[in-house]
Amino acid sequence: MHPFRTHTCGQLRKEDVGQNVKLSGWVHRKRDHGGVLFYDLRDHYGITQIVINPDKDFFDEAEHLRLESVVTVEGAVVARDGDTVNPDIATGEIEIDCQKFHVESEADQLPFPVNQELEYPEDVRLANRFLDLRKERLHKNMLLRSQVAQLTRKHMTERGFTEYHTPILTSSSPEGARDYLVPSRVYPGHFYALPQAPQQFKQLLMVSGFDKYFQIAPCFRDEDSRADRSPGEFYQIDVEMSFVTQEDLFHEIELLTVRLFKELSNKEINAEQFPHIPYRESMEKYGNDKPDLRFGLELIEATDIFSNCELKVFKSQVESGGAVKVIRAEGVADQPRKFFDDAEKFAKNEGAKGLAWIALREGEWKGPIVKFLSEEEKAALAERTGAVEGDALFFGAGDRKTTNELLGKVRVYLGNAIGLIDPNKAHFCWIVDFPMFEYNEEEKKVDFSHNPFSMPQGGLEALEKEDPLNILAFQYDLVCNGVELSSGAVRNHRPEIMIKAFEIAGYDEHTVKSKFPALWNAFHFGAPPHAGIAPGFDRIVMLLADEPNIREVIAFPLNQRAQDVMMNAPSEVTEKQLKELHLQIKLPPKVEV
RNA sequence: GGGGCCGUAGUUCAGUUGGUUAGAAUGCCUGACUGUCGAUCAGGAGGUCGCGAGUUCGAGUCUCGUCGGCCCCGCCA
Repeated sequence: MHPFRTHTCGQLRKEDVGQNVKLSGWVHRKRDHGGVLFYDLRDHYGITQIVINPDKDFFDEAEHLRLESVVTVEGAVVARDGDTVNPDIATGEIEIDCQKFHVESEADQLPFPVNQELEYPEDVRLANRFLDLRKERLHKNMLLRSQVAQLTRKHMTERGFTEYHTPILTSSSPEGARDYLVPSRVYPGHFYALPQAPQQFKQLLMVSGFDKYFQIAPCFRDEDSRADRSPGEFYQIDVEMSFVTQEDLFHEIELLTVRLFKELSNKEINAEQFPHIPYRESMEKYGNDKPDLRFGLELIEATDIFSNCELKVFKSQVESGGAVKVIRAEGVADQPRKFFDDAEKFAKNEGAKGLAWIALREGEWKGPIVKFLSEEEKAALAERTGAVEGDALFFGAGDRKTTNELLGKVRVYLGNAIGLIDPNKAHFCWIVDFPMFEYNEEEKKVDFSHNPFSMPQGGLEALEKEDPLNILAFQYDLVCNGVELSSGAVRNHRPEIMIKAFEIAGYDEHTVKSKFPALWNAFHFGAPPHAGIAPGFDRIVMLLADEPNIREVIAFPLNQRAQDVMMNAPSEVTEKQLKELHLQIKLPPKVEV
């Protein structure tokens, strides 16, 4: 017989009754009746009940063994009687009559229980990640993560893509986030950088003639974390294709995304071909470039309605070139006053001066600003918004950009507060037509708004003739449920267009050559038109798993301050290591108290 | 770098206008119990109320500072 097991803890059924079996696993739970002791023995595959009778010489040891100890048991598979069957577990019709019992590894007192899904402080969880990962929630998330990777590889390969590896030790990139640097021993004072993304390598692979690239690629960025942004490192499903249009690429990504969500979740998808929303429309309708399309509450233009309004805050904004926007929330007019006060509190917390509102209730328009509105304005509002008895309107007024962004946040707040957000939906869209350039207020100059490698719409001609701030790029984002899943672009593979684009952003030809020498050179020897995208792998798993925080789908994440409290990283290194790397540590001066 | 919220038993939390010996649940330890499946029952241990200073006759509670955690802004081509 195998020293550890003949079966797993999730395997045995009624048909196995009578067999002598051996199981190994963790003591998940104990029920001690003095005269009989039940163990729930758990492994990766499931839970099986072990029955230990007091005539056994190991009874006392088994009775006092702590939960989460690892044991090996041997005995006969026995059928359970009618009312002792446990329908909640797959092995609930049988149990093991334990004849032999061996403790493989004893557990100390646990920092938190493994057999229940309660909330525990994250620092304690992270310091004991190996225990946390035993729990059902994280264990399931890791399996799901593996399935996402597996299905992605299967699907992409079936679609004719090839997976490549690109370097981890590479050069520091001149744009973007801060790099993680790795000192060179051989070249004193020189550093490698960990890639922020394999951006240039995948484009070079296209120039190398490989046509369809993908990689589940590790990316490293030294930036502060967010709930949906892992500090330090994360993975992207990196994709690049030659001789394709933006639409061709969208089609490929739609196929992959729809398959992942259909096979690995029960979520209702809005469409197999995702709607396209131009960037500017998204900003006007949703107040951001990552709209949650699971609910309405769009921002409605009302600036023109209030051009001559008695309400000074509205009128003055209109006169100074600002905007008034309104959100119609259906059926909330009879919410208590607190609902409206809380919404205003939220808006103020986000930097608004206030949040005007009107409730259409009992045949009247009610709310603090109603008395300033004329009958014509009310009529225009009713027509524009479609508001009827029972609805409420929320107003934002001010500088157009700020107002859109603020009401965008109010929109999501209201969606949550009213309960319009269905977690069982996955609603996707493409945000397209991002501006190529934007005005940098701080430096008083025109800058690239996204990726400098994007192809401007209209090509060289547009760059030469149009106002840079009106030029759009073949730059797009994939958005799901208010989460930016991915960013991509049709690349600029024409050196002369690159030069012109960089010139507009204030860089000369020399800068382009010296900043991106590899791409610059490569594009002079026959470069195919190509386009790509890089969906965030961890974020997809997050959405599929319904997890609010990206750390819940990463086996060993860094904490918010980019530390690994379990492995003690980052940590100091020895003098010898520093010397070999020609490094000297100069700590920042301590702040005097 | 900035803002918000939070720090009370191993853990999750309660703790009144500042007032006697800081509570509950769960976990832990001991004991009882032959059919449970979050077993049950009885008993016990477990706290520098994050840390420091201040106000006060008296601080878990009020004030200031500080440290830590999470969330957000900045940042993320």
